[in-house]
Amino acid sequence: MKIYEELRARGLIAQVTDENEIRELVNNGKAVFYIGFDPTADSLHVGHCMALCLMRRLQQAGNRPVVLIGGGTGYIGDPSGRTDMRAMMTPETIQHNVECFKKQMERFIEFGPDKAIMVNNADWLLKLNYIELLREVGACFSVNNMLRAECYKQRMEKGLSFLEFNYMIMQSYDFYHLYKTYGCNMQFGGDDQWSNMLGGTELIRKKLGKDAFAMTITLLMNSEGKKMGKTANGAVWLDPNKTSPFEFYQYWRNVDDADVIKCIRLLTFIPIEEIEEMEKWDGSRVNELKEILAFELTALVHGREEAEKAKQASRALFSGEGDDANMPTTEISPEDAAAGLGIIELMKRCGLVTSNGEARRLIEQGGVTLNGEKVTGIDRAVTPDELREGVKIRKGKKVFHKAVLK
RNA sequence: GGGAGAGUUCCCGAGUGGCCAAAGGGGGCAGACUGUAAAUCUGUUGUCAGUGACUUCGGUGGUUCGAAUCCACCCUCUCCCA
Repeated sequence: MKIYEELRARGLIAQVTDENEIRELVNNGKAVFYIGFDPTADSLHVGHCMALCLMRRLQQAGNRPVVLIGGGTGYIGDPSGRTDMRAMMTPETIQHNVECFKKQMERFIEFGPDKAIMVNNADWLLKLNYIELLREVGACFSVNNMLRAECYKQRMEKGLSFLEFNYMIMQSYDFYHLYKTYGCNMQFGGDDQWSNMLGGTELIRKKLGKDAFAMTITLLMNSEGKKMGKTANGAVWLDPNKTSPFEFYQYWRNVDDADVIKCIRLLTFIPIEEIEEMEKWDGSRVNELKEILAFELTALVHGREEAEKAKQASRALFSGEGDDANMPTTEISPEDAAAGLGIIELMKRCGLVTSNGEARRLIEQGGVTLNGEKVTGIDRAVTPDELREGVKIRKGKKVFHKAVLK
């Protein structure tokens, strides 16, 4: 099976401009494709996983990825799928974020001469001269058409600033620029980027009379139609300091039944034949599937070793009170422990609760366990001796934490 | 530039000068039931001490014994006209 067919079979492809041409390019390793990333945070999150996996797949098939950092467009903010304006960022934070991105991407794709390259559109966008730009590309855009685009329609109700309205033009200009500079003939992006991407192919056709192509990736949605990768604590990050491998593993271990196979297809590198086989598995084995999904993804992002640890920790916790080696841990200083630490204070120190009231409530509702024993009163205190051994705190069903003496 | 309206807690959204830490819904958290799933039911959801205190209703001042509520100015947003 060729790469394009594989992408189809996995359900990664949402929309394409010209299926035959794209198949031809991609299958023969002749595509130079770019994907844009907004440097709005200092880490990528699982929402980016699809794009990362896609780049990896295509690079393996001999195509050349171009990672475009939206350092310049970051000054504008994409209005697609947004109800409010983005905050603008300083050049320093953007630079910092870019460096973080690159490190994480290196797990997925290989950078280097003739390999993947990374570019920042600030390098050309910031130099643009307004009048020149208007004359050069402004003439190629029809406001009538732009207003018809779905992403702007939504904003017509709430109001859309001229600044944001120009985002599409900037993104189109990027594609045009990359086409001229690197021979980039294809753009990939989230399905919400479709109209912005078409802007680019149109511009290239009008300015250069050449064909370029666009393809959108399915958005990672759960069965309820919500974007995946968000938890109560915010996004699920790829940076192990922001989301630990264990938490990362647990996120995938806990996906809805209905979404497991879909996620395996979209995000893992398990051969498609095997996945089809899995689909036939008995419903009672759904937990096995979740384990596979969680393991594969954790291995991809954090490495096989970390994935193995997370898996062991997870198994141990949920099938008994065993292994606690990989549990998130908080160290308590001897001075603080000396007089004995109240359970409420301890939970606060461990970041399990944000206020005394919350801790009190949890305990009253019977949601807290200490070393496997239910905590029955708020006056339960932990002695220095207990801390020396390490105490395991369990909040609700799934949140585990360990506290030890420093 | 002219006119009208809006800003309430994580979100949406009620709110009579004192009975407002503020209805209702959503979301979150916990309990029961389960399979570390979904659905359902129950409890809970500003902070600190627990029958009390403190901080909150865009901002700053003011009126009042007392302000989310009234007044002034400012900020932001939406709508209509130009």
